[in-house]
Amino acid sequence: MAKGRQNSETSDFEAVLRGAGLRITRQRRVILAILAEGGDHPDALALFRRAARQDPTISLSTVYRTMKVLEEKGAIQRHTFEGGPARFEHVDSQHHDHLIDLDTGAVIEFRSDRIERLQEEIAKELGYEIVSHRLELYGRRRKD
Amino acid sequence: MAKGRQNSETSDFEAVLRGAGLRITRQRRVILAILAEGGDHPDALALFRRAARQDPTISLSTVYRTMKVLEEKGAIQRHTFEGGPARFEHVDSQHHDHLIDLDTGAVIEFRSDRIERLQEEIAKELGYEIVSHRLELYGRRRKD
DNA sequence: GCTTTATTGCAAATAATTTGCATTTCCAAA
DNA sequence: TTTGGAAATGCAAATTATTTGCAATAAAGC
Repeated sequence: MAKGRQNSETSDFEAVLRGAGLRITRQRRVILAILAEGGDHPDALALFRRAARQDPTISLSTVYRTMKVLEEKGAIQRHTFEGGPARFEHVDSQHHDHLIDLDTGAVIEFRSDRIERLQEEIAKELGYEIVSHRLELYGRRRKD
Repeated sequence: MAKGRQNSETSDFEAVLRGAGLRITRQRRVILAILAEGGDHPDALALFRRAARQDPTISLSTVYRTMKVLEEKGAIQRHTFEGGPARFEHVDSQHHDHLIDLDTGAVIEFRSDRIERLQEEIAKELGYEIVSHRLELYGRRRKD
């Protein structure tokens, strides 16, 4: 594990932007702060609504544009779970996969080195090099 | 490899439809025949174009509607790979996952019982019951 | 402070998919 | 084998998620 803290500061994001020669605007700061809190995986609209509470001038386009930039810079990840809009997540911890609660929509993170390794093996056998991958489990709480 | 037949007949589909009290129309027959050939994972538009060659009266809506019905009946699977429209696949063989060639868009099927088992374990640990899941590897051919 | 250029908001455009409705067609029963 | 009623179709318009053009605004280095 390379990172000791569970949720990094907005300044991490700012560093990313600065490093890419991009500007740190008022609206970006607001959006980034929300993402930096972490904890959940909001979609663009949710992000927009939360941001609007802090800065009513913000627009949905800006949210989308900011997500695109941050994704390109590798600072966030975009997930498109089944049958829904894209949802975004701050990338600070190590890679993980997701279990989506079908009843609540909640996203639970997990990680399995064994699965990671198996994936590599499989790709290799097929003559491929993995660029990215996604593993999503959709399920419901077992009430037994 | 655990697959016995490589492509089932259209009549399998017809059985599904009949069994559900649904009608077998000219356009459905055409669409189903295309899917039954198997071999690839066409999206709605591709399906529509191929179908239109055999029956020019067919409409894109009908393709979408047919996909929805068949999906509900469990006769096909809908995949939404990263950044693209949904693609459909005839369900005749056993479950498998997908490796998407990022350069060609080709879809390679694979399956790993070990991964399947690990997924179950993980869900159980988290207190969940898996309803469905998806595992997709995105990669490029290794040219070493 | 001033200037340059990235960024913004807004509205309009796109892409994928769904839906309302009038019309056609399937198919089971007569 | 005709027929009646429900299911399915085609078309166009509606939705949903996201992107884009453009004129106005605002960061940031000087």
